[in-house]
This record gives sequence, C-alpha cells and structure tokens, in this order.
Amino acid sequence: MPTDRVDQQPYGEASALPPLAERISFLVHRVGAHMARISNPWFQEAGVDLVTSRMIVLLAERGELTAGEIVKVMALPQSTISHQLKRLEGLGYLTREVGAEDSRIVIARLTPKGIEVARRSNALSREVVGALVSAIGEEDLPIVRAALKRADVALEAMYDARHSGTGPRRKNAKPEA
Amino acid sequence: MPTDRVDQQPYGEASALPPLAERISFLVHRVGAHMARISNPWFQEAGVDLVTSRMIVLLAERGELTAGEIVKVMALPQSTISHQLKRLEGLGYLTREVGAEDSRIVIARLTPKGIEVARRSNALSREVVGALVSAIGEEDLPIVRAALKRADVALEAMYDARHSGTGPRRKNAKPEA
DNA sequence: TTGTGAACCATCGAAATCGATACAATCGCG
DNA sequence: CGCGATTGTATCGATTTCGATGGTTCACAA
Repeated sequence: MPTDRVDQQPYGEASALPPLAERISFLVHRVGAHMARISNPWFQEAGVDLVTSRMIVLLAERGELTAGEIVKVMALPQSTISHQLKRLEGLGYLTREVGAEDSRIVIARLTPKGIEVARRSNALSREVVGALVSAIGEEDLPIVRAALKRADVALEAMYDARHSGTGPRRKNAKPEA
Repeated sequence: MPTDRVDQQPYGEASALPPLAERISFLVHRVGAHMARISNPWFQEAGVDLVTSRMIVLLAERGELTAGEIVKVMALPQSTISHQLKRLEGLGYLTREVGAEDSRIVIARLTPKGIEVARRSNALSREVVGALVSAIGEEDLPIVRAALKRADVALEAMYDARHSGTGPRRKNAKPEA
C-alpha cells in the first residue's frame, strides 16, 4: 500500500483529478454554502430558510403542486419535503389538500401570506442572482447556465441509475425480466 | 445605499428575475443535491458523508490544517466543523492536536485509516467529476470553472459584507457610552 | 503588570435532515 | 372481482446542523 499522503504531483496524475478546490463539484458546494449563509439569517424572522423559500417560490410560479412534484423539482428526500410542507402549512403559508381523483396525493397551494413570503424571497433572490450574474458576466452566463443544466441532467441520470440496479424500494421486485 | 454605477440591473430589465428553474442559484442547488444523494449512500458504511469526505480529502491534500482553516475552506458554520472533527477523530480518521505555539488552535491531521478514506472518496469523486466534466464538455469546462470561482468570491464578499455592519460577535461590547 | 478586546474552539438546546419503514389508495392482470 | 405490486405520503428514531453562548488563550496598550 503506497504510504503517500496524496501529495505526489499536484497535476498530471494518472486519473487527472484536480485538487479539491479546483473541482466543479467543490465549487458548487462553496457557492451553495454561501447562498445558505447569506439567506438563512435574512429569512429567519419569517420562519423559512433557503430550501423552504425555494419551495414557496416554486409554488408561487406553478400555482399548485403535489408533494411528489415538489420532491422531484427540489431533488431532496421525500421525508424532508413532507415535513416542510406540514411545517409551512402550520405557519399559514400554504394549504394541503387531498387530491380529488387520487386520494393518495396531497396538493399544496400558497395562501396570500405565502405569496407575500414568495415575494420577499424573490427580493433576496434578486440580490443573490444579481451578484452571481455580475460575477459570471453577461457573456458567459448562457454558457454557464446551459452547462449547469447538462450537469443536472447527467447527475440525475447517475442517481437514477444507482437506484434501479440496487433497488431503492424493491419490496418484492423481481431483479430480472 | 452605496452602489456605484456598474451594478444596475442584473439583466438590463427592471428586476427581471428568471423562473426558479432557470436561476443559476437553483441550478447550483440541484447539482449539489444530486451529489449528496449519490454520494451519501456510497459513503455510509465508512461513517462519512459528502461534507465530511471533502474535509478528509482536503486534509489529505494539505497534510494538516487548523479547525479554523477548515471552516474557511468549507464555508460551513464553525460549530458544524467542530462537531465533525470530533466525530472523525472518534472514527479514527484523524487526530486533533493542540497547537504548540498557540494553544487555542487545533491542528487536524489524517491517520492512515483516514488516508484510505480519502482515497476512496476520491474514487467516487472521480466518477462524479467525470460525469460533470463530460456533461459540461471540455470546451466549456474552463469557462464554467472560472465563472464559478468568480461567483464564489462574489458571494463570499457578500456574506462578509453582511457581517461587518451589523456586528456579528460583539461579546462584551457595551451598548453605549 | 494589568486590563481589555479579539481570536479560537467547544458545547448547548432546538430544530432540521435523513433513511427506513408504515400506511393507504390505486393499478394490473388473471 | 381478488390480490399482489406499485405509487404517494406520513411518521419514526437516530443523527446532524445551526445559531448562540461559554471558556481559554493570545495580542497589545497603558
């Protein structure tokens, strides 16, 4: 076993993995962490945070969504979304209604109070996105946006792939066929 | 409001904020969420997750770091890093040593077991970064990387700005007089 | 020296997050 | 229809995260 400390050559290795701080994955982490630190104190008085504010903005745009649809868009664990929906209902920001056709689903819709929170969330988002856009630059912005979308699709596919082979749920699923 | 004249409208239009799914901020969230969902189950048996694996990879690259330096690089709350360092020490992945010159600081250093975890973390990172790179494309990669770095710097500055005016700490500050 | 404030890290309590699992309703297909 | 499989949410228990605060230790001026 090589007793190295991963301190060979900074660059030009066999599998060419850049140092942590240069990896796209880590830069995404940093940017996300900054957004959380900036936003959470700002939202504190309203009882929301960066994630819940996004759920609310999403609902403001779409009008109504089922819990499952919110899970898909937010890409977070179903249990987390379920908890937050209940909490946001308790805060009076949205209503949860059982589906008429299919009584398993829960349809969320903002209240006027929730719409106001969406408005304030977008106000902060305007600041943050403004900072991002001026840092990235108008010229590179479409390139970066498109690249992030492709990255999103690719990682979503990677996630799905890892959850079909080693079944995530597979109560009684047959592996083959 | 102290602004000079280069920061007007983010998009040339009066506060035209794209829909959530088009915002850079949200795309960063999605990519980050996918990385977490992919990585965490993979790391589970080792007792680490995406965040702690990054701390370990960081230590593998730098050799030794103080807790405060790790906080700065990870951009996460100090209390979170402090807890994780203690936990990782308990798992036998690193040692914490009080500084010789300055006994306030704590110096973390990987154990051989921790180095092995760093190696395995980088193995997964290779897969994830590989997916990211091929989704982004070799051509756009340097553009995206540079853009994310600028975004990182800009948001870090935005965070720092919000924490200098409204005193962040002021422990024994006398209110007046 | 002796304060005085700042820099670092640990810890506390409340809350959020996560994975696993339970529960309930719908669908498929003999 | 009958019943197993699947889908959609809720909940459970353990753990993690967070902001605030507490304790030391250091720097520096008077």
